[in-house]
Amino acid sequence: MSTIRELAQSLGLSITTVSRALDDYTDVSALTRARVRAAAEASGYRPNAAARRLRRGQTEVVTMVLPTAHGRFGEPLYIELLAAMGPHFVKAGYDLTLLAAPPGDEEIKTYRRIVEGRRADGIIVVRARRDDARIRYLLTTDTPFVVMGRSDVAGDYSLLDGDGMKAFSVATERLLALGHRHIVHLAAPSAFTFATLRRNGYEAAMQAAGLVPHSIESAAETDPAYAVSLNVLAGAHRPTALICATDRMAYGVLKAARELGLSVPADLSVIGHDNLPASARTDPALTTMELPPADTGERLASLLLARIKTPEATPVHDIREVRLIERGSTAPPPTR
Amino acid sequence: MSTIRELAQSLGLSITTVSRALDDYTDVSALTRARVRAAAEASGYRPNAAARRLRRGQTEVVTMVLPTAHGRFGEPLYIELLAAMGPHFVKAGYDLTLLAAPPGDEEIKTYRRIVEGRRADGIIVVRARRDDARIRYLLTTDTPFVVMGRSDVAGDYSLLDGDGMKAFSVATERLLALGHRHIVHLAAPSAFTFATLRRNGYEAAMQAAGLVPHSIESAAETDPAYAVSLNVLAGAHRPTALICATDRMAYGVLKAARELGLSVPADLSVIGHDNLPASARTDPALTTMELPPADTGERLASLLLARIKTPEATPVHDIREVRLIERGSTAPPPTR
DNA sequence: CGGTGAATCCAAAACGTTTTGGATTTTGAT
DNA sequence: ATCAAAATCCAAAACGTTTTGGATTCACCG
Repeated sequence: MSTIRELAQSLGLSITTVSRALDDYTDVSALTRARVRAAAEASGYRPNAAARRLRRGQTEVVTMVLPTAHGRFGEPLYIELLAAMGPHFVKAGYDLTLLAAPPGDEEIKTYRRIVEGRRADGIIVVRARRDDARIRYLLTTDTPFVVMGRSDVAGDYSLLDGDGMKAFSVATERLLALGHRHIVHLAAPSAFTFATLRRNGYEAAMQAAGLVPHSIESAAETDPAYAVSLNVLAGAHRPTALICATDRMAYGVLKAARELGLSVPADLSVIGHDNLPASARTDPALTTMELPPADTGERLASLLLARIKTPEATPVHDIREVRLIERGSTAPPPTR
Repeated sequence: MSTIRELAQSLGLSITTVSRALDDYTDVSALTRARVRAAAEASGYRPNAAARRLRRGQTEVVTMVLPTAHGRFGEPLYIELLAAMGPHFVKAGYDLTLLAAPPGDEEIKTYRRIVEGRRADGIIVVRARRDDARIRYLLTTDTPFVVMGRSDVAGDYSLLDGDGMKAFSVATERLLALGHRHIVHLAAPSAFTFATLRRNGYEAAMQAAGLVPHSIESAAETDPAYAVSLNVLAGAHRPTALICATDRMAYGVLKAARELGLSVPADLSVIGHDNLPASARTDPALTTMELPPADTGERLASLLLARIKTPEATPVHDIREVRLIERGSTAPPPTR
């Protein structure tokens, strides 16, 4: 009993009526609606997805393309996001398809395949870049999409991002409240939008406290941050706290401190950002910040669904509050 | 120029010929094939996915359902797997859709929705359970699927799993080679298939060395393992090495050792399994084992594609070698 | 009793492909 | 020049649904 035709036949009804009964049209009597419902349930009938998609002209699919940079796949954040978004899309009748593509030509081809093959009603773009070819391309099409992160590309689209600026202000203020005065910021390359925002947040808080900010740029990975912080910590005028643009950079700092015989947090406080799973396991556990994935996923889903439903509505920019998670790597500065 | 009809019209050809030209039938002359190709390329034509799926009677979709137990989503392994499988499915013309469901009724409903709505040509079942309702259900349908992990459910299906038994034998032998004699195994609950296999591997290696194995069962999480290992390590006859069924359990051991003032690896060697991202960041970095995700993903994809293509072929059970990753938590035992 | 409106139902078209089963033309051999 | 085979092409059917535009029946009112 797998097609609507068979179901209709077994009930002595027309295909039309069965279809409309299942779709709650006022067109069909309560009695027949009930009969159809029961029969459908009993026989396990479900409309063939391909047929309904063809007829309706929509795919009931949304897609997210994972950027898989240099073999390094898994920002674990993404799977949390996926898991969080999943139920919301299912409830709205959408399937979530997942593609992976390395940044570059291949990536744009992937987006073209989705758009031109009408393979999705909406797209989720993650880890926005300052000059983002994906966003530029999507703006030339009429495919609804939402962006996670901030980009310099202008245009009408919805986006969601953490308020990195405020988060780094708050974290800096927290260090100030603990008594720190000599706080250095380990910044990510300014090619990333988030890097500039976080840096601004830190510097604003320092200036507000009448202190002169000191930011040092490094690649946003463990090893470069390790090398840079080795210098900073071995120097004459050693800071009592280091606030890092990302957790991975903080790992580098932790390593450098250990190597120099500095105790964290007694001699040096360290803060990161992202709350990677590993950050709960470092020694000491890392104080960090995060955009709560469950909320974020839900919000991302609802932003996209809104874009799909009413494309003419003005897009929203949702800058969300970032949570500070205080763990073992922060404490008052050493008394000299 | 978005439908094949328009494309055909613009070329003065029939729909049939255009379709066949694009599909490399020998039916159409090299010249027209080239013309069609060029025109399709120029106009960015792609066949409407829904229409071709309807006509072909296949969805060109495979699905993986993430088990999201108690709010805890992200075994990071899954995103690595997804990223690794992605390109292989795309190359074969399949989209990968992702669903998330908590184990239980909801989970089976999700599977029914996929199967009855003909939403996928194949399904990937991950984290097999001993008595696995998903596998039992799928066996009653004719939907191709592959399983990751081992189950007690009998039947004809392909599966892929790490050779946990051999891995734990090898790891135990490694500890023996380092000079350890008093090695204890922290086992996961025997309700998990993998737990029994790993335990058997450990015990076999011990017996082969003429030693009496000592396994202690604990829930497969950090806190329970912490509590149990606190006892073991504080006891009179302290082992010199602890080999844990999972990394998370090993974290508990590390915590207990730190608390008792034991130095790892000088006083105690610790081994885990899974190679979670956090395991590279613990202090010391954890010696562990893993099923390489890139290979695994590729293999999983090809197993499923084989099932889809030739369902009548006998399914394969692929038990893959697990890699031992030696890091800082293992060393020779203390000399007394 | 005729007519009107509401309540139910349904036949047929349409969505955009792929595939079946020829039809037509060209080629090559005799 | 003729015929068979090969090379090209194409009209129409089919996939399973939703939707359009009525058709039919029934109750009710004047």
